[in-house]
Parts: sequence; structure tokens; C-alpha cells
Amino acid sequence: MAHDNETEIYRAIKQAIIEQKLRPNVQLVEEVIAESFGVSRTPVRNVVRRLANEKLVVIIPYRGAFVACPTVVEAKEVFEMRRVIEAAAVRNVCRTLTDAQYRELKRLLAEEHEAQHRGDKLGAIQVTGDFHLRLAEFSGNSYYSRYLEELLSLTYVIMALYGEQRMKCCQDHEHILDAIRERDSAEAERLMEEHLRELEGTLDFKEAEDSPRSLADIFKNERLVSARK
Amino acid sequence: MAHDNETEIYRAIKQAIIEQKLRPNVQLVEEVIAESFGVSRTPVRNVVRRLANEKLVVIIPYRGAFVACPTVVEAKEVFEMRRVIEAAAVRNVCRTLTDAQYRELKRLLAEEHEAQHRGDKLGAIQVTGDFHLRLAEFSGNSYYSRYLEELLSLTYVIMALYGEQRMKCCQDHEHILDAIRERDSAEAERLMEEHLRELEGTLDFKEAEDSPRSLADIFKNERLVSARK
DNA sequence: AGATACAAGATTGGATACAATCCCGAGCGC
DNA sequence: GCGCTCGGGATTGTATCCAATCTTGTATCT
Repeated sequence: MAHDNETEIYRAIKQAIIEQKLRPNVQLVEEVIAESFGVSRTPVRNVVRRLANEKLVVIIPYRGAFVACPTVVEAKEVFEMRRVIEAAAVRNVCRTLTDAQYRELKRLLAEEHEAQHRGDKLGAIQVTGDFHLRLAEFSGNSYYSRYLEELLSLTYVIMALYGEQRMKCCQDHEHILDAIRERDSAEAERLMEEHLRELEGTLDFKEAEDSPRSLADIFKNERLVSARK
Repeated sequence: MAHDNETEIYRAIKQAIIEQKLRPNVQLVEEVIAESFGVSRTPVRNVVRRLANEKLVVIIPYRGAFVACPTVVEAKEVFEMRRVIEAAAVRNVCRTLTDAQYRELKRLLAEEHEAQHRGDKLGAIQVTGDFHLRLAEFSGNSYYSRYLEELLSLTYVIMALYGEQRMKCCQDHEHILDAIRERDSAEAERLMEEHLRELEGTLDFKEAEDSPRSLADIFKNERLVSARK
């Protein structure tokens, strides 16, 4: 597979969702995507279905595929799962981290710091995600990275929906990496969970509690408003 | 979606793999499956791709789809992941178990006991899986059940490959359920991890260490055999 | 005026036809 | 006899075509 068409389309759509070029609830019309990539609908369909499996888009039969719009409950599920998986992953990494891996993680933190310094929020978020993902990859169990990749994509969408844009977790990451370096798995795990809890804590679920999730919800609210008048 | 064709095909293939009617490394020829279901290749392709995402089959481009044949390393990854996920799930269940849920789990244990008593190994294994899956569903976080369903299917294949056929975990399950009933989350978690470790321990990785993993390996062995003659 | 029935447009879902790729064996040259 | 090349058969991958379904706009009836 020299350079796979489907993979290319997959990455492009996923990236567009992550970068918020494709906002939640936006419809992904197969033919439009197909034309813009110069292929037929078939591979696009495959990619969309794959994204649906990862819960990044929602398919409504005979209606279309829409960028997912996670509810507050779903968002909390994602973060809980991340805590479970990443805590276990970081425990593993404490046992196995090599010097080369440490340097790479250190490099990512530097990148993150730099991106944050020059105000590149999108870049900072991406690098942050890469840090977590790389950590999971270093855990020596492919499932950690497989599942985390899915959860990370959803995290991006969730942060776009409910998040403040300022991130201040650079310190957290350094502390985690230090603990790993010291082989202190209990502390590393604790820091990781705390870090993810903080990240979840920066989200504003209150205000967006009744953010329109589906069109039906929008109509429901409309009716209530006019009934009250 | 009254009764979805694709879901039906998906369940059938998955069930066949679980029941070992489709053994590891067997090729899933799209047209054959399509004909036996009276549909075209299109929905079959979708199902096969989905199974590939779940690592239950492996797709080799322009060659075909084959029932997965997990290596020893992959098998250990699956069990490690199950420990992480199910430990967390059972912790949650300790906080939220209702009477109705308890009765259902109790009923599953009775079914398991009965199936084991009449020597229905396949049925016992299935019910055992249902117990674990139901537990995950009761955890209140859909990701536990989503991921566990995937890991369970792979567990079936792994046990078919490396497993002794006798299972003796009925007691384990009852102890776990008791601990949950007592709201003793630490104990329940410990028992669950121990149970999964025991299950992994019954597998015989040594003997099957060099079991053929891919078709290429099979062919390689064939050649060696004929070369030896 | 409001509601309902119907038709047109748009989009997806599935079937079919064709192209691309791989495996394998026969034939050829050395 | 051995290796290489080329062609046949099988299977997957992609494009295209038609059917099924949903949405929306319009006309008609009350």
C-alpha cells in the first residue's frame, strides 16, 4: 500500500474535525467529499463508516453522516475512560522507559511549550495530544494507544464544544514525565489522573448543559418558549 | 432500521468465529458469504471491514480477509487490557448495583453452572462472557462494554487457540458478585484481576509458541515439510 | 388560514460491472 | 536441471447505476 487513498481521506476528515473546520452536527455529504478528493463515493463511504465506528461521526440511515456532538454524559465517559487507560499506561511506561523515549517526550514538551508561547493554540493542543498518545505507545500494549487515539479525537471535539481555550497543563506534563523518570509509578499514575481531572475540570458543562444536541431538542425548546408566552 | 441486514451478517460471522466454525486463518471470501446470505458483496465488505477494525479478522490488500490468529504477545495484551478495564468497571458497579441487576447476574451464574453441569462447553463459555459483559454494561460507562465486547471476542479466539477446554471459574464469578454485593470495591477489583490472571494462566502458550500465525508461515512450513522428505 | 396529500429533489443504500493486484503454474531460455 | 518470465485464474478494490428513503416545497381541500 504505497499511499492508501482511504487512509489519506480518513486522516484529512479527522484532522478537519479536530481543527474544527468541520464543526459538530455538520453533515458530511459523501459526493461532495468524493469530488474534492477526486474519487468515487465508495472509499468515502468506507471512511465515514469507520469514523462512525469511532463515534466521531453519527450516521442516520438514509439521512446522512454528521460530525458527532458529544453530550455532557458522553464527555464525562470519555474522560473517565482516559483516566483508566492512561493511568495503566503510565504505570507500564515507568517500568520500561528508555533514554530515547524520554528524549522524545522531552522534545514534545519543548514543542508544546513553544507553541503555547507563540499563542498557537491549535498546535499546542495537537502536541499535547501527541504527548499522551506517545506515552500510550510506549506502554508496550497496542491497545492503550489504539483506544486512546479514539478517545483523544473525541477529546478534541469535546474541548471545542465545552472548553475554555486556554490550556495550562504544560507543568503537569513535566511533572508526570519526571515521575516516570524516577520510576515512581504510583506517583506518575496519581499525577496523570489528577492531570486528566484538571483538564476535565476546565470544561464548562454548566453553561452548555442544554446546548442543542439534536435537531429534535432544538424544536422541543422552541415549543416551550412559545408556550410560555 | 427494522432488522438490519448488515447487523445480521455481522453477528453471524462473529458467532461463527466464536464457535470455531470459522477457525483462525480461514479466508472469508466475500462472494461466498454474499451468496449464502442472498445479498451482494457490498454489505459483506462493510461487515468484514468492521470486523477488521475490531481485530477479529485481518485484511491483506488484494489478497483477502482472514480470521485473526492472535500471537502470544497479542493474547497477553488482550488479557492485560481486560484486567484494566474490568477492574475499573467492577469498581463502578460496586457503587451502583441495583437489586434487579444483581438478580440478573445471579441468574447468569445459575445458567453458567447448569451449562457446565451438562457439559455444554460452548454454552458455558458464552454465558461466562455474558456475565463479564453485563457487568461492564452495568458500570454506567458505555466505553467499558464497548471495548470489552471487542476484547471478549478476541478472548474466545485466543482460548480456542491456546486454551484448555475445561473452565473452572464459576466459583470466581460468585465470589466477585458477592464482593460487589457487599460494596467492597477493593476486594471485588482484586478478585476480578485475580480471576482474569487465572484464566490467562490456564492457557498454554509454551506448546503453541510457534503456531502458524499467517498464511505465509503456513506455506513456509509446508515447504519445509516437503523439503524434508 | 391551516392542515394534509402529493410530488420533486437530494442523499444514502445496495447491486453490478470493470479494473487492479496477487498467486501460481506452464513454458522458455540458459 | 534451474531460474526467470509471462499468462491464467481468483479475489479484492473502485466506479457507476438504480432503488429506497427522507426532506421540502407546493397545491388542494376543508
